[in-house]
Amino acid sequence: MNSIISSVKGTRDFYPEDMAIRTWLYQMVKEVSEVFGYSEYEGPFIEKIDLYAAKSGEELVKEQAFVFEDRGGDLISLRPELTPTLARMIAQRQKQLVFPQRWWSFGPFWRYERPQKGRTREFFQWNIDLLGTDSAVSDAELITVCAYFFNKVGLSPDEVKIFVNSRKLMDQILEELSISPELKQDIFRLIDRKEKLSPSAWKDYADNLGLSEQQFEGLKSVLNDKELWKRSEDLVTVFETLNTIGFGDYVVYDPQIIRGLDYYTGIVFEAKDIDKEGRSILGGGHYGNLVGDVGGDPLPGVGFAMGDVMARIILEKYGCLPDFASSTADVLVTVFDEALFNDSLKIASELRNAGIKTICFTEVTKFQKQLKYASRIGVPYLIIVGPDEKEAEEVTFKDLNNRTQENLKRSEMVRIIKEKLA
RNA sequence: GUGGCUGUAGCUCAAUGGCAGAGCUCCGCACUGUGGAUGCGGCGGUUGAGGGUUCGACCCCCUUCAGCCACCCCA
Repeated sequence: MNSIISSVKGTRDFYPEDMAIRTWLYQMVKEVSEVFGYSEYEGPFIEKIDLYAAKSGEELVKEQAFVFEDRGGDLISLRPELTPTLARMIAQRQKQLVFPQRWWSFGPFWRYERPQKGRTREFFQWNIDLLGTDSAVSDAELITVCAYFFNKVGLSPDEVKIFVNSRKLMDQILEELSISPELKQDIFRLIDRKEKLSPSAWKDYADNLGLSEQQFEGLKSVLNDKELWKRSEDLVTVFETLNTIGFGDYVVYDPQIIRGLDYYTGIVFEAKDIDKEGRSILGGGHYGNLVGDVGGDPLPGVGFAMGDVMARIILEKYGCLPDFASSTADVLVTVFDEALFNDSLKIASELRNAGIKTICFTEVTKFQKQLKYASRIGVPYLIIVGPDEKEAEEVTFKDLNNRTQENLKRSEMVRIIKEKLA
C-alpha cells in the first residue's frame, strides 16, 4: 500500500461507479443542449499562454493555470477555461458563419488551485454559448437552458435557484452614487463580499475604498432593493420571457450577483443551492465582445459554464442521481467442467451476436463460486450448461433477483432472453 | 498563496508514553449442480513519510506529503 504512487493532487479517479455518473451527466447535458438546437464542439486541451494573456481575469491565467514550456520554448497552458478557445474558433470562421450560432461543449479543464469542497484541480465543465446576438431574449434563452436542465435532472425550484443581475444596471447605479469608474472593480468586489463579511467588517472594507457615508448608505439601500430590477429593461425582458415560457419559478433577482470575469457586460447570473450551501453550480452572463481580443470583429453573445464537481454534490444532496446497475452485463454463462467449457463459450457467443451483454466465466471452478461471483457483481441472469442441459439441448436460465429458474430450449434461448431484457 | 482540522488493516474506527486491536469486507471450509444466512478457520500493518525527544512513541516536538474545511478565486 505504501508503494502505490499517489495520484496528482486535486485529481479524481473515476471508478466505474463514478464514471457512470459522469457519463450520465454528459448525457443530460447533451440532451438539454441539443433540444435547444445547440451544436457540440471541442477545442484543444492545451493552448499557447498568449491566448489567455489578454483575456480572462489575470489571476485565472497567472496564478491558476498549469503552464509548461514545450521543447520549442513556447509557454503552453492546460486550458483553465474554454471561452478564449471559443473566441478563436469563432474568429477564424467569423466571415463564413451564420449568426446567431448555438454551441456547447463538455470537457476537462485544469486550474492550479487549492482543492476544497466543490473544487478540484482537474474538473469537467459544460460550456454553452449563444453567439452573435445582443437581445435580452437571448439572455433569457440561456437562463431557460439552465432551468430546463435543473428540471430535467430533477432539481426543483425549491432546491436550486438562478440568481440574476445586470452589470449595466450596476454601472448605472454606481454612476448615480457618483462613484468613479476607476473604483468599479473594487466596488464590485465589495458587493460580492457583502454576504461573507460581518456588517462592521463590510463597512470597514467600504471605508478603506474611500466611500463616503452617503455613497455607502446609498449602496446599501440599493442592494436591499428587491424591486431594483424594474429599472433595467433587460432584466424586465428576461423575467417576462421566463414567466412566459414557464420557468419563472427558478429565477430570482439578486443585486449582489456580479461575477468575477470582467468580460461580462450585461446580464449576469449564477445558480446556487437554495440555502446557498457551497459554491455556485453554474455561472454565466452576457458579453459585449467575445472575439475582440483575438482579432475578430465585435461579436456579442451570452453563455454559461457548469462544473461537474459542484453539480454532482448538489445532485447527490437532493437524491437526483439514478441507480446505476453495478454490472454492465445482463447474462453470465457458467462453466460446468472442462468438457463443457466450449459449450459455455459458444452459448455466450451466440448471446453476444444477438446483442445481449454477456460474460462467460473463464475458468473451471466450483459452481458455487461462479454463482456467488455473478451475484456479487450484480449480473441479473445466469445461464447454466451442465450435462443434463446438454443432453436435452437446453440451458438453465436463472433469475438471480427473483431466485427463480427455468429451462429454455437452445433454439428459443436468444428469443426468450431478449424478451426478458426488453 | 494564507489559516484550521485529520492521517492506524481493503472500509469504519479503538488503543493513560508501556505486547498495535475490534467490527465489517475478503479468502477457505462445513456445501461434488444453486448465491446473500449461520458456524468455524485464515489472510491482512514499517500506525502517510522523514527526523527528533525518551529506557520506551500510534500518542509529545519538528519537517514533509496527502485529504477535508475556510480565505482567495471561481465551475
